[in-house]
Amino acid sequence: MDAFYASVELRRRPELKGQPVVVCGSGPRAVVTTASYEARKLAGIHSAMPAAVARRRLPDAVYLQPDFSAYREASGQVMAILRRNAETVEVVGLDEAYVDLTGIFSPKATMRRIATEIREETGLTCSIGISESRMLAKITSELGKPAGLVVLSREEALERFSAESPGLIPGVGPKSVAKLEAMGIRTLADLRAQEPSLLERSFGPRQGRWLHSRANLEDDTPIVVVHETKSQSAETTFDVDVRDRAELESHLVQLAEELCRRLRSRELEGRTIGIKVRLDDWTNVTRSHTVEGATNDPAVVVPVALDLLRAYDPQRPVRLLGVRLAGFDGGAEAADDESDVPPGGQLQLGQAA
DNA sequence: TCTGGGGTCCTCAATCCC
DNA sequence: TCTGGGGATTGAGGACCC
Repeated sequence: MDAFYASVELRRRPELKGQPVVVCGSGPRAVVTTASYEARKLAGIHSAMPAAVARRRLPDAVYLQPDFSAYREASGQVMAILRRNAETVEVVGLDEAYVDLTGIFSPKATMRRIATEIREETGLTCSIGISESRMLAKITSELGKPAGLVVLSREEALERFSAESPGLIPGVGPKSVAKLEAMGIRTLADLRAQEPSLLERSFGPRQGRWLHSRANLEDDTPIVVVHETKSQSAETTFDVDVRDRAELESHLVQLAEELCRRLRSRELEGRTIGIKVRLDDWTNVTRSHTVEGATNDPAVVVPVALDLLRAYDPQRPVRLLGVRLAGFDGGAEAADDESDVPPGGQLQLGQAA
């Protein structure tokens, strides 16, 4: 979906159309969640940018607090349209999905029709990439933003992207790009030309092979319909770093209770209880403990979380505190339906994002 | 005026069991 | 009894994504 949260906001405030809109929190440490295309063009505002920087660059933009229940609802509308038009739809987050188009007579016409239905029924626009794999569909969908539909074969992509940074590949982030650059590898063509053994030495056998196949734009990741929840967490960044033990503990209790409430509403119970602490110098520390039986009971989770925090005993001011539960009894929520996974071989995929 | 919140997956080490 | 090779599980840390 294109600038999804901002677009949902514009849908209910049409008078803001044409103005730069930035969706972000209001605290001193908030970051930008979504910027409308106007805000992006005018001042280079993008998601994950500190909201304070955005406000400095573009004081006259419209700043809105995120309203996730509205975004969840809009997302549900869009995904329902995808599902009624296609057998195999994998939803990734609120604003992104993959559609398996294997065996569909005219993928392009099908996706064009779906995009039209989304626009007419929700007032929102999406960008679509159609290619031979999940990864290529995703990269291709970026080319059409906003509201475009692009079809690209692997052959065409190899040629078109050979001078691009390896960071173009989803899964290759800033750390990997820097490491590759230090090795003299600056483009996908450079990466493709590497001996797999060299990449395996630097990145480990698995990651090395993965990098090499991705450099050749190869990907056979299947589209899976059901995503099983593996963990759930609640965390908060304080407006001002906290040193006081009692204050930390009281925040931790609240977070644990909030997490348990959400877990109960989804009927999820986990065995591994963990805490996360981010210090003022940005170091992250996690501690966890696995209990005998699965739980979502605050009477169990809260004492374990408190014990973990006391045992760690942070020696610096704390910036962020979080609680996590994992190790759910497999199946309670989402019985994984393997039968919907398409057969291997050449996949034809569309991505609406 | 630095840098959110909710996730997934991977690696590595330690430990336990077969 | 000694030794070693797997798996599985746990725990910590880190990269990455939306």
